[in-house]
Amino acid sequence: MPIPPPSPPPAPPPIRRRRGRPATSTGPGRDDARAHLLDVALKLFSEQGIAATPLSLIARRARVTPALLHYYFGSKDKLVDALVEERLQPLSAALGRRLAEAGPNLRGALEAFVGALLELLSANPWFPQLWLREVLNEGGQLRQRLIERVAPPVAHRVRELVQRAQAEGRMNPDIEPRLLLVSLIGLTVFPLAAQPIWRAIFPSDDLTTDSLRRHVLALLLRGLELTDAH
Amino acid sequence: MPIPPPSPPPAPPPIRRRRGRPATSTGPGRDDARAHLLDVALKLFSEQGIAATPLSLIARRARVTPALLHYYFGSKDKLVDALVEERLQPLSAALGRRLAEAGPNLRGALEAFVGALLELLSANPWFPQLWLREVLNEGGQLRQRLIERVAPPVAHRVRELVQRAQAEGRMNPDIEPRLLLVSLIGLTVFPLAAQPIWRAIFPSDDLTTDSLRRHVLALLLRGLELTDAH
DNA sequence: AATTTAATTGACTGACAATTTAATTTGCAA
DNA sequence: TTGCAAATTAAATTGTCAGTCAATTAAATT
Repeated sequence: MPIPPPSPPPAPPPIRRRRGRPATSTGPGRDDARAHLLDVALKLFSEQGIAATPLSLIARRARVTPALLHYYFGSKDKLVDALVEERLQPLSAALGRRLAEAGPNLRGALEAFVGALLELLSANPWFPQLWLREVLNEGGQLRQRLIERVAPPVAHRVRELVQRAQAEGRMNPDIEPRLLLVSLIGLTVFPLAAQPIWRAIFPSDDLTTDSLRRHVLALLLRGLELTDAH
Repeated sequence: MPIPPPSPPPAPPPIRRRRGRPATSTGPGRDDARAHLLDVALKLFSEQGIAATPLSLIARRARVTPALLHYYFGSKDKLVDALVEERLQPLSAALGRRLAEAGPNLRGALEAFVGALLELLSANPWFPQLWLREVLNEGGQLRQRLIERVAPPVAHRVRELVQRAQAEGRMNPDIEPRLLLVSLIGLTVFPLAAQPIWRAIFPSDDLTTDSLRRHVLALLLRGLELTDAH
């Protein structure tokens, strides 16, 4: 028996608006149509993937016609460009800066960074999904920029910090300096993107972003602290 | 200047084969057409995503017509089913067995499990990409199957193991039992999927899957072992 | 040999998505 | 007030994709 399709967001009833420029009403969301379209697109893209989201769906959700999307953005590709440029990049860049600021006190820096990261991500719930998809996607818009601009300084900074700490005997020497950043992301961005899944498997309310923060910091700072059974 | 689109896999020139059942040639790949189609589909799906890969592309790559895909699989959905059934399930079943074998010695079990996981993943490089792409997003074809079948037993087993170990004082009590599996995946599957990225940033050969294994185990078993600067 | 079964393509269909064009309506500046 | 620019839709266009079907060729079976 085929698995019932996980019913994609139900389409709101089609609305009728008269042709032509609408009277300037001060209804909510009506003030900046373009920004509103970006919001709606961002939400749907992160939920269903870019390719799987037709412009017509975005349009319906925003109570406009697909033609308006073309009026504002020119094409679907350019809509994605605009999203990356105007929504993803700033956050991604902010994150990079946060890491680059890491002071000499590694423990404090780590706590601050993980905290800030998780805060930022849960304030922008669409970010992890879209970021992962765009970055991991061979043809992804963000990927190029990440590889060329954002990641290298951060990655090298982290490597240096780890190397120095190891040289001074202040850090587990088995940690691979070049891999710590990847681990950091895998322990934060990835779990947030996967949140709907583990929420479905452990349906309880007490599994918050804060649990995740404590868990990740515990893992990083002390590991599992395994002791063999007596 | 816009980044040049990292040209998606170039389409091989369309081939001409006579209509009708072909003479049995012993050319490579010609022996089991069905299996070959599965291979090609798997590769493309993991590179571009399932929704973004038209049957016509799979067909062109395999030097056949789309109609043949329907002949063998009936529909695109059923092609995905076949892939899951015949390629993914065996892998995850093998992993599940590995976990089930986990003896009372948690440290050894963890080492064995992470080792087996990484080995499996790097022997099947398409897995991490495909898994992330299709599992992580709402409309993903594999997501339902994972949530309903594969994940729950494993997730609950891991939670139990952690809880028991914590109750007996054999494990860091700050670890959240329900989140350890997610962390485990974030530390293994994600880095492998992101491999092309960190390879681009640290272009050296000595960063192997084995480095990753040691790094991950170090992190899990002992954490960073940070000491503040004196 | 004759007949059935398997494998394969070419041509076709229906749905739907992206994009274009031509109205239409309103705001605003001269 | 008149006229141009902005914002919006309706309708048409074009393209692509999944899926169907009949025709064709070769293999297997009788």
